[in-house]
Amino acid sequence: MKNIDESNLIERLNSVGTLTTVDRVEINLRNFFSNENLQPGDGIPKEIELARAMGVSRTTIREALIRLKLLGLIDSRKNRGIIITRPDVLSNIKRALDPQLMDGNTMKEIFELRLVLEMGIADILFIKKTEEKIRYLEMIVEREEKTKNKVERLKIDVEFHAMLYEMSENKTILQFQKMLLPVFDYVNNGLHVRSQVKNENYASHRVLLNILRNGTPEEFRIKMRSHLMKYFEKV
Amino acid sequence: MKNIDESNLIERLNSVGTLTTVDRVEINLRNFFSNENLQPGDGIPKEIELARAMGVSRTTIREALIRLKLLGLIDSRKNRGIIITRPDVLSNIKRALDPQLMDGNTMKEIFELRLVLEMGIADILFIKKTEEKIRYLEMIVEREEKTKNKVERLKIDVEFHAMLYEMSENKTILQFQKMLLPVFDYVNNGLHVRSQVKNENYASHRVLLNILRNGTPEEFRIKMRSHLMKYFEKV
DNA sequence: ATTAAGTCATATGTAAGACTTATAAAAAAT
DNA sequence: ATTTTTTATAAGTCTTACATATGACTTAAT
Repeated sequence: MKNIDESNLIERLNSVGTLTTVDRVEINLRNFFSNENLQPGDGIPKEIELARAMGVSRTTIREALIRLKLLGLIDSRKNRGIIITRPDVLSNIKRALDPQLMDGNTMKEIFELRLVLEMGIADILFIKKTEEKIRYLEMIVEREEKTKNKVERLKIDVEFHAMLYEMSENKTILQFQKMLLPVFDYVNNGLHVRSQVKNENYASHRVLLNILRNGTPEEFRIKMRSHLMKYFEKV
Repeated sequence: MKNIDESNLIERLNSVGTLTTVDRVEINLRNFFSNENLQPGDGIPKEIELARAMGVSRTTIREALIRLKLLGLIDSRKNRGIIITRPDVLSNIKRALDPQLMDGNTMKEIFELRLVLEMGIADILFIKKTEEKIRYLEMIVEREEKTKNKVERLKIDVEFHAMLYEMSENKTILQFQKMLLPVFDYVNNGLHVRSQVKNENYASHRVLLNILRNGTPEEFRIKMRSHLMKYFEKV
């Protein structure tokens, strides 16, 4: 009983009690944005005006603005003022995903997430595929097959997978991939020595491309899984 | 030609040229963290010391710290100082995903991302499924079938899908789902009127559960697609 | 001796004002 | 008309001062 009361208290304190001035200002600003129905590109009052309007110091306003800026909701330039931006949802988070500061388990989970994405994306790819895009993939694969240089091959590998995300024509998904890329890269570079252990039923990019041309989403998924599994054992 | 040069310029300016003092401080701090090999829970020097050490004002240091705090890399408490925290990668981004400030296209894209995730997750589910988890899903579905209340059914719907993510036993993926949840919710609540248009080959939760019991990942994917398609037309 | 209440020092949080710098827009020069 | 120079402006940075929460320490009470 006592425990429940206590946790409730903590809950309340965390959600309301310790709400700092900046927190309130941030909420006010967000409400202001959505109430005024501001569009990307629109400007908002300058820092001093906001500070006066909300009865806080410029320091406090700035801190709230810094948060919103980091979240990609606004952008600020000297003299120009502050403008609303289309929330660049995911691209900013990239900065939090520093592989160097990440523990092994999280990295494994992110890699699993990649597997989920690249298998789940199959249907969309078969819907959105065009002759032009396939040709572009073909070029990438040909370049890969000509190259012996390991570093170069790694770069092309990244290119191939990035192109798949791009083919989805979904900017959010593409951004998401870009955000996770440093993590994949880290895995690749750090451990590409063991990748010599060639798996017999490993699917090359060429195989994936051919399926994309004449196969089915399900075939694509199966091959993609075995393709990515190669890396999976590294993590 | 001119366009390319221009975009390159912007790219460079954004990434290097207009590197502000705070940007440099932020980079320094990150390097400091990874060089010192700091573990979650460890403390770092206080603001004034950091300011003196880097030769900038406390204001500037604070701004950099605010960013890192928002990214979940550190946490600060009065008097206690600043401590390293395990980057809670995704949970912070939630704040950027305010459906009210989101344009229709982005919402559509996020919903597509959900489709990708819930189809791509199928293989993992079949690997990680246990008797206990299946029973739990069974309970959810039974509750759903008994309920007529629309609001209640929506709540249970969310529960069912959340449970799937949980079954993946991947904390990162689960966090990601929680982050996107407000967006799904917004779609559901805002437009659940039209959902009366019953699609003939719509797959219920019951169907999905049965497949999870005795079917294959591929069957699961097919049904999941038709299941989510119901909502898709809303966006 | 152990627990509760009170105080004190400390580091972050907030405020206020001055100065610096980038830049958009206006003015001057080509 | 186009380029260059000035100028006003608003964000970026600095300094100083004060407020507030909290861990650590001291004291009082059972």
